[in-house]
Amino acid sequence: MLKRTHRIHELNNSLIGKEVIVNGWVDRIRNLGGIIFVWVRDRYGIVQVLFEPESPTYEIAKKLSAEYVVGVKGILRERPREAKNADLASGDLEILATDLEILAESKTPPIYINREEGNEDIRLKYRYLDLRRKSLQSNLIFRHKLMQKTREYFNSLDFVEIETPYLMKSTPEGARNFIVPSRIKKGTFYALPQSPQIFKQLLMIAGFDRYYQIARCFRDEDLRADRQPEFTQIDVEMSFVDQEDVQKVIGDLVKYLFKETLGIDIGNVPSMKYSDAMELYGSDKPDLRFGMEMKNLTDQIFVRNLGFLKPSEEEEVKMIVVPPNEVLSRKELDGYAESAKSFNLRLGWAKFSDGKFTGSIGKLLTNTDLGVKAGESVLICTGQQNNLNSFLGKVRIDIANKIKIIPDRTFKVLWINEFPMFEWNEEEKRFQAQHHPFTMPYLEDLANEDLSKIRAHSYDLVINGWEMGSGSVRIHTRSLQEKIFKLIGISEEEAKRRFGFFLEAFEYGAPPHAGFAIGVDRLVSIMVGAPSLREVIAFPKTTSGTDLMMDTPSEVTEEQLKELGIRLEGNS
RNA sequence: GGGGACGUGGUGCAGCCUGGUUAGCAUGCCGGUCUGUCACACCGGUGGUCGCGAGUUCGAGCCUCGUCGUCCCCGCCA
Repeated sequence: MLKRTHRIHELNNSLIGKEVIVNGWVDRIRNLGGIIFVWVRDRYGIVQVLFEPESPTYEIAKKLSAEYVVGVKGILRERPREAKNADLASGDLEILATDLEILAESKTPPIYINREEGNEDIRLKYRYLDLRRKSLQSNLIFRHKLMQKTREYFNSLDFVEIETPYLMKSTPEGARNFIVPSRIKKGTFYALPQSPQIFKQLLMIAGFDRYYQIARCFRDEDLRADRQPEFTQIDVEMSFVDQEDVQKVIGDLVKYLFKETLGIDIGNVPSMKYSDAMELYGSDKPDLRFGMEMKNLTDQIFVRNLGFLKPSEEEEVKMIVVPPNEVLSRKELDGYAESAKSFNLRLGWAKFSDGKFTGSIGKLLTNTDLGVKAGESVLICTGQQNNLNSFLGKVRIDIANKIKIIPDRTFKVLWINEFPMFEWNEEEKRFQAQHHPFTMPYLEDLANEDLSKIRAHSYDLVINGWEMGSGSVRIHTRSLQEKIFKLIGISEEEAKRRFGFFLEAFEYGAPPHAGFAIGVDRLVSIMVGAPSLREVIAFPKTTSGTDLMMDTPSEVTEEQLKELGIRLEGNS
C-alpha cells in the first residue's frame, strides 16, 4: 500500500521538488485527453494531482472515478504562474504523479460530496457519505474542540469528571422516559436518564464538591429542529455555593468557549428577571439582538379612548414599535390582527408618516401620546396578560425576521433569574415543578397561598432567543424536599417508593449545592450557525425518531422478546 | 394527538392550478474529441413502478380519498 508521507494540509512550498505520498478520496477529475487532473481530498484539504500520458500511472488514472480511495506518489511542484488556484489552500502546488494505487473503488455516490444540496432523507440514509462533506466535518471538529476546551476549563478549576449510569430509574414529572426491559428481573424496567440530576446531587452528598460530565440525556418526546431524542449536556454541580457562584463559573465558561473557538469576546453575561423578560419580550428566552421591546400602555389615560382596544379591569394593553421598513404590508398587519383574535386578543395597527397615523386604528391615535418617529409603525394589543405577552412576543420575532433587522453572527447571552417554582398543569389539574422538584424555592415566598407566586432559585442561560441551558440551587434537606413533593401532589408513599434512597441521603449530611447543564448540541448549532441540530450531530434521528441509515427503531426476534418476558399486543 | 409543505431517471428540480400524442431541464453516468484544467470544454448516448393503494374518468404525474416517508409548526419537551 502506498502509505501517506503527508496529510494534505502539510504540503507546502518547503517540500517543492520532494517526493510525497498522499492518501484520500477522488474529489473531482478533469480529463483533458492528453493530461488528467485529479483532486484528492482528505480530512485536511484538497490537492491537485497531475497525470501525464508518458507516466505509467496514466492508464490507471483513466479508471478513476468519484470517491475512489487512492494512494498517490509523486513529486510536489509549484504550478505554472498562470495555473495557480487562489481558491484552494494548496492552489500554488500540485503533485506530478509517478505512482498510483487504487485502494478502494466506489459506486457513483447518491449525494454530491462537494455540493451543498440533497434531500435530507437521502443524506441521512447515506450519513457516512454526508459526513464526508466539508460543512459537517468542520461542525464536528468544532464540536470536538468545544468539548476539549470545556474539559480544559473545568479541570483547571479542580472539577472532577464522573460518569453516571445510563440504566437508571424512571423519574416522575417532566419528559417521558425511554424504557429498557430487564432480562434478569422479568417484568421490570430501567429508564434512560433525562439528565443525571439525581446522580450529581448524590455526588455532592458524597463530597465531590465540584463535578462535571459531558453526558448523554434521553427524552421520549416529539421532536423539532432544535430537539433530538438523545442529546448531550455539559452537566455541572457544585457544593457550598449560591446561585451567583454557579452563574459566575458557567458564565465564564461560555465566555471562554466563545473566545477560544470563535475568537469572540461576549463580555460578562448580564441577568434579567423572568418577570421582566415576560413583560418586555413576552418570552422566558428573549432574543436581545434587536429592540422592539413591548411597551405597557395599560396605565396610560389615552387607552381609555381606543375604542375596541380599551382594556377591561383585568386586561392589559401593550404596544410594539416597528422600525421604518418597506416590507410589512397592510395585509400582513391585518393578518396579525386576525390571528390575535384566536388568542382572545384585540390588535390594531397604525403607521406614522407625514405627521399623521394611518391604519386600522390611525384615527384614534395622536403622537403626543405615543412619541414615535416618522416611518415607524405601532401595533397595539389588548387582552389577558399571559396571552398578550406570548402573542406579542411571537409577533415581535416574526416581524423582526420579516424586516430583517436581526444581525448575523452576533451573540447576545444572558441569564434569566427568578423563575416561578410551580406552573399549573391544566390536563392533570395540579401544580407541577416548572424546573424540577429538587429546586430550592425562595423561602420567603413559601408562605404564599398562591403557588404560582412562589419564585424558584432556578435560572436559564439564553443565547439569541434559544434556551441554552438551565440550573438551580437544590433543596438539601429532607423536610423541604418532602414538602415540595407534597405541594405538587406526590404522595408520601409514592415519594418514598421512588425517591426513598434520595430522601434518606439528605439525612446523612447533605451540603448546600447548586448546578447547571448546558445543551451542547444547541450551543454548537448556534455558534456555527447551523439551522438544525442534525448538522452538529454525527448520526442524528429524524423528527419521528428514526435512524434512516440503520432503519431503527426496528422489530426484534421472538426469542429476544421471550427472554425478556414480553409479549406484543396485536398481530405484529 | 393536530396543522402545513414536499415526494417525478443516480442526484437536484420543472410539469399538477386548467387531465389528452414520445414526462422536460440541469447534473451525474457511459462513449468519443481534446496536453494547463480547476463545477474543464465540446459532440453523441444512457437512464423514469411520477412514494404506495384505491377511486373518479374513454383517459390520471396532474383531480378525489386513504396510506407511508421527510421537513416545519402547535400540543408535548421539569
